[in-house]
Amino acid sequence: MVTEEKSYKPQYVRIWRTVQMIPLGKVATYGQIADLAGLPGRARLVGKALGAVPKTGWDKQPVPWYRVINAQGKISFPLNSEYFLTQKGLLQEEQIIVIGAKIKLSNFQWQPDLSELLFKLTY
DNA sequence: GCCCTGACTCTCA
DNA sequence: CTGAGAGCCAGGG
Repeated sequence: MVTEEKSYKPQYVRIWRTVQMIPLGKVATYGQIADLAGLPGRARLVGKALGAVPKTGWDKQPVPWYRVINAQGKISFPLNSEYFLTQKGLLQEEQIIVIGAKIKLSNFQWQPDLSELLFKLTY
């Protein structure tokens, strides 16, 4: 099925796959992705993996890195930095409300469906 | 191997 | 709500 996936770090691949499951208009936290990817306690690794997504696109599917924010419900880039503004813009395009750097997790956090997870995450 | 650096998180003040 | 401190762990030098 997927051909050149092996050259990437398996942990990164798991993280990317998990991030691809975040539905449009929703966000997830780094810790949440780490847990779902089977890497509990490694939120920082998630940040690293997202920074390492091949720009050309991986697996011919986009990895919506911008849907991942920190546990405080905020964008993790310095306020008004280039990446910050890019991320904020992309989120707003999906009707996600961002005030300053903050997003209301109670409204926009992804709540994965258990049966969907079991079906897709076959490690 | 040791040391330092994070797109992190939790706890406590 | 904000900030400091400690714990965290993969990567890179």
